[in-house]
Amino acid sequence: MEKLDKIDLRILRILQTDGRIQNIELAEKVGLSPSPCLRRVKILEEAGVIERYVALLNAAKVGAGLTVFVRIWLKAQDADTVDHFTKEIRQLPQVVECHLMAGDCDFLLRVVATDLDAYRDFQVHSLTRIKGVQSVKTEIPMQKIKSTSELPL
Amino acid sequence: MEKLDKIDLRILRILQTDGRIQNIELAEKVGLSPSPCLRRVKILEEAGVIERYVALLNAAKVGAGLTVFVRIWLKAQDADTVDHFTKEIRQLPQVVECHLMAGDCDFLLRVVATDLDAYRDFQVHSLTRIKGVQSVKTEIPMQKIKSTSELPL
DNA sequence: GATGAAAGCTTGTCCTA
DNA sequence: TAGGACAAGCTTTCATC
Repeated sequence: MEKLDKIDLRILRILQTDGRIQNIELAEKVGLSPSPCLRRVKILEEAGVIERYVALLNAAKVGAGLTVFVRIWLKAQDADTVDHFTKEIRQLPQVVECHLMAGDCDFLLRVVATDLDAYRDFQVHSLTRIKGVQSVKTEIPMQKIKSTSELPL
Repeated sequence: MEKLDKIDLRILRILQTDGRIQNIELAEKVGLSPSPCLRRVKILEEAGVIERYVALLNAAKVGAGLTVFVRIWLKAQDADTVDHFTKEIRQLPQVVECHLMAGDCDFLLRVVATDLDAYRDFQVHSLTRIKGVQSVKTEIPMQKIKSTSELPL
């Protein structure tokens, strides 16, 4: 993929806010006719600039209203321990984000749950049962100030 | 909105992985004909269970390849200080997530940038210039293990 | 990048269980 | 109360300019 020009960026900005916009309307907004507009979208998709289209749900309304950040320290940092941990984490649907960190802790997770009870259950029965986990520190947000899937362009 | 039944959940699961699936195909997958399927989707949208449809971009390919977590402590925690800070944060497109925290720090942010240089620039020129910011601690992920917009259903 | 045409989808109405 | 059938009107999408 060569460089993104102004029209590509405009297309991406719009698709980031409305992934279901009709091509005909998108074309109008970026100042093209439908064919070349669709051609550009397809190119952006094939180049992997657009990774996927998804519906975003209201977390509270589907029983995932609580977000928790979890810091995790492993007993060791060798490849086996880390690989095993990451493999297990990827299987857990409550873990929506997981990063291997430089510095203080080993991993930083974002976990969703219905409420604190459900989270405690998850921590006791799933998270801390993974082999190699030494300690876990939970951090709880009181208010979500901002959360977006839109990347700056 | 009454309770979500099995078919609703199936619809939501599918739309979370493919927000652009055609109604006709969605209907087939959930075992309905197109009309009642579309009717359910519309109800889910109107009830706010489905909040929006978006395109997810490849962060690296649009110059947002670096994710950074930032902990922030304010000089005070009164309403004015906090409100001013949150208002400013919402304006910054590099901040894709911001939570008011219980406990240690005041805010936890997720920030995207092109590279460390760009992030330093952001921290020096935007973040720490916001009135009321006392200190900032940056945490850098070395590897993204998992990141999804799919909520467990 | 635009035009035009064929194929297929969306979506509303009405009917049925 | 919910699903199914059908049809009109659009969109998508591709070949051609």
